[in-house]
Amino acid sequence: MGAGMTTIKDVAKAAGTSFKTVSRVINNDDNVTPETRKKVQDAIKALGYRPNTGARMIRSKKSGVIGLIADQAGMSVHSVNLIRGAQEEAWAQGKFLMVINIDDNHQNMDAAIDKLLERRVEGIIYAAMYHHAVNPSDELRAVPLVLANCYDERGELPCVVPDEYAAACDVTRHLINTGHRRIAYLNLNPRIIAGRERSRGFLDTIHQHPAVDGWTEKAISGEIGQEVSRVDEVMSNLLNSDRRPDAILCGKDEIAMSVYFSLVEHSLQPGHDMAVASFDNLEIIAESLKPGLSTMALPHYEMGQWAIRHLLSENLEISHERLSCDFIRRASA
Amino acid sequence: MGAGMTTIKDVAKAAGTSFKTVSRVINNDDNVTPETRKKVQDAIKALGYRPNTGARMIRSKKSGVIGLIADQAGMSVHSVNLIRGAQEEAWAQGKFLMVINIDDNHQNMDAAIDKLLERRVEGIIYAAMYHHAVNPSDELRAVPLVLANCYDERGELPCVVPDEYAAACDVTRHLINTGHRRIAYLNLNPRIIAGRERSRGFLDTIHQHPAVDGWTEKAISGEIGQEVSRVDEVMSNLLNSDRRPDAILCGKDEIAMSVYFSLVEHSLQPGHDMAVASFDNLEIIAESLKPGLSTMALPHYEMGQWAIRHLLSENLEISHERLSCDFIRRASA
DNA sequence: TCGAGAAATGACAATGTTGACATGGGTGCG
DNA sequence: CGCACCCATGTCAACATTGTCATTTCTCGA
Repeated sequence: MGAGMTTIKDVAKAAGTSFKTVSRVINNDDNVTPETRKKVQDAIKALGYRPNTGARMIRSKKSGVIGLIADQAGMSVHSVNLIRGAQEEAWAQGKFLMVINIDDNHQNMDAAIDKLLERRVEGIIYAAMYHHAVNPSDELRAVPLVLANCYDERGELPCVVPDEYAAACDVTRHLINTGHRRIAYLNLNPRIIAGRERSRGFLDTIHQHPAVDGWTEKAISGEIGQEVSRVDEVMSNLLNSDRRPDAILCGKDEIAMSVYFSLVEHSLQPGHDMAVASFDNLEIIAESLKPGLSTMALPHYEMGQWAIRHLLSENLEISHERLSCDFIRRASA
Repeated sequence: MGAGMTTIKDVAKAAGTSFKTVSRVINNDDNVTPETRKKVQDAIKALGYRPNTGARMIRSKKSGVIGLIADQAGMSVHSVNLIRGAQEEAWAQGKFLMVINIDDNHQNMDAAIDKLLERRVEGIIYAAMYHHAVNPSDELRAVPLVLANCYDERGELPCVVPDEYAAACDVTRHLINTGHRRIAYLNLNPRIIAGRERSRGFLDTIHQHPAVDGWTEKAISGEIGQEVSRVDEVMSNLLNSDRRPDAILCGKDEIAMSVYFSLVEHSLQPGHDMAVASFDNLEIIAESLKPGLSTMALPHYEMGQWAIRHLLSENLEISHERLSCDFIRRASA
């Protein structure tokens, strides 16, 4: 390697052709005799030749690489699937995904963008850990840019986000359709979009069903990043009141887990004595709980996939795509 | 972009120097007058020039890229930190990490290796999701290779793994030192290394303390990938027997979560009426449980870091590194 | 058998950069 | 004053490949 890496010319010599013919073979050009092709392929295999991507890049002006900038805990449990979706879709389209993680304070952001642009990425996906508004630096716009799990305030960039509102409507409807008439929603911090949209969808759906009583409870207090759970307190109030609900919808799976504990402490069996449903489908929680937690899966994988597709479709329309969420029904509701 | 990407020559023209001088500036070569340097840097900024990595690669024969192959759920919640550790260390050393995920049946493995080698990666890290033996294909050995969270059966490759045995000794010792005398260990599937090593460390430590009674319970049944939890049954037996333990050590955090539920069902308070400790430190579980779960954190981040360092140190010794685990003490033990 | 047209192959320039080496102008020292 | 030397800068080849266009070889119909 290094010094003695075999080149297209070595292969040509071994195969007894011009190096241009070798180039044709590795690029699947039609105009090559089957015998010539065979000879060349044999030589390639014998010498262990691999095309040099760097040289290819210069001539063809295509890097075959797409950059993905994952903000903060982009590698968190919440959004690994976004990266996976992007990676698999890119791979399927013959592209390579380069992932860069940005730390909390975004101090390596500019350096990251520089590195990606130096490598002549054909597009960039900016993926956020949780659904929120962002304001991407102008540097980023040097190549096609798609936002995933976030959107820009000015509405100038294509983006793909989960349809939180519809998800909340769906899960609420499910609780109603399975016979529940008193539903408490344990909301997230309303400062985050998911908090606002989920409670809006919940309440709108409740209001469409006059026979159903539904209300929201503040289950999280404190600032983002400094949040404190109020679930135990809320649950204890709910269970001891004369307005005891028959179903509890949780803003996220961690809340559902606390709810399970509260129920068990009160000798109630989740899913039997009280329906529990939730959002996020963190499998490690949803599948470990007994009974399994029925929860709305966020379309992380699909967002990654969509972002790549949009980028490669060269569709320059600025679309603001909302992807629907899947309800994963287990036994809790 | 594409057609009109500015090159080193454009910069040279704008700065009124030869393009070689521009090359010197972007490579931080000493022999450039401050004024010349300034002129060039201004031109670079004005034109938005970025060096073309492809061209650099050809001449310098260095790609600046390290490949990381993450097996299966390498992107799982368990080992994202390994990737993060590798990424940050690579970044700190001026290298770029390219991550490829291999699917369950490894069918895209060869293609993945090809892609990495075509890009002339300077080394490859093979990272496994869970600690086990692997048998890397010879293709991989074309460049320096380091195994992370796994080891090769033949012992021919450098690797870095968690010191499961020492971790088990440490946590057991902690339980003993905090006054517990009857300790049950709820073991993992003994087919996996963590299962064997953790129970070995537990039992060895117990045997060093004649005053302490300790034993293992089979908490998981079934094959890898098809595992069934026996925790409820085991716990119910333990809590109803006259040999009730005063501390429970769990093979992993998911087991600890089930243990919490069993305790609460029996009106016992985890951490108060019964100590609970565990392995893995899945924060989403360990921090959501009340009280917080005391658990041994696996050195995923450090393994990623070590792998990069070893690769870049050009230390060709085949070391088999065991990294120690950190005990994260919360309130459960 | 010949010629036309298509198919296969080759020669050579071009890509954007760095390495090796050359040049020119200033500085220090005898 | 002249010579040697160093530093700044420049010239040109080399890198591994693809694009363009030219050349050779083959095929088929008259």
